[in-house]
Amino acid sequence: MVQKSLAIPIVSALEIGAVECCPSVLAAPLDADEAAELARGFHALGDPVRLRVLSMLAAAPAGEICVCDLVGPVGKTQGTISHHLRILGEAGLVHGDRRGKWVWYSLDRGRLAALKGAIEP
Amino acid sequence: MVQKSLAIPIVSALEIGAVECCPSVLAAPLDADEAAELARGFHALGDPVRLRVLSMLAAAPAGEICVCDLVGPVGKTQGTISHHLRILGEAGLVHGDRRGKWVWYSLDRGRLAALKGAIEP
DNA sequence: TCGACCCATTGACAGTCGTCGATGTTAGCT
DNA sequence: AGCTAACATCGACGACTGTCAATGGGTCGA
Repeated sequence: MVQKSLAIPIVSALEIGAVECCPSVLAAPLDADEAAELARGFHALGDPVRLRVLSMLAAAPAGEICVCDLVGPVGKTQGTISHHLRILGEAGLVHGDRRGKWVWYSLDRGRLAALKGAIEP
Repeated sequence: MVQKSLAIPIVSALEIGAVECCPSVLAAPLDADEAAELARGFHALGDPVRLRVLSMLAAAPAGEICVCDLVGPVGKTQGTISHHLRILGEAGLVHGDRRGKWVWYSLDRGRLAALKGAIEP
């Protein structure tokens, strides 16, 4: 039994070309920084309200929705929706664009794809 | 008796009869139940310690690691590691198998693929 | 200018989370 | 039996989270 000799490979997949692009959970053991970066993204996905917001953004005809159109269907206060949109924005998953009185939010599919890439072989 | 298999069978997502197998964030607006189910999974991924544990399980030569081999590299207490493994287990992402004094944990790649499928087009 | 609307922010609250040290439980060894 | 190693669980602590009501800040039309 070699329970004390678990050798973690020092060579990381990041050393070849794709530096800092997409650390993967399945490629090699993550260091603390890579894990923290990915955890920020998945943490933003770990709330049902935020997932519903993302799904509504993805299904929106024009690809964007203003806050006032999210409050009713989601069933939360306008302040709460705004709070979740801020968390999604800080995680890079959505982007808000002010046009007149409204702020139109759209989904960042590239950021979502990066998170997807972190948990695929 | 558990055999050490390198190739994990890929479960087809198109199984006949599977009702609402994998709700997708990008397909249509999620209802509250679907969102809560997915949020449980992503919440388990939203912690750096758990991500590091998953990455070490994925990179383990035999596909499994006992708890004592996680404590050192991750840098947390044995109780804390055990706590995170329980959360990962409840999310269906890992599975523990007791053999003698040790409990060997392995990654459930099918569950991980289901979460991946929820955030891909 | 004024008021109505959209959105962000604040303050407060209960609940959850991550962490540790300590203790409990199980299995193998002498 | 007693002892030790591996793992789970408990209790406690500070920190963070989700939520609401209330307020503040822009923007537009009348």
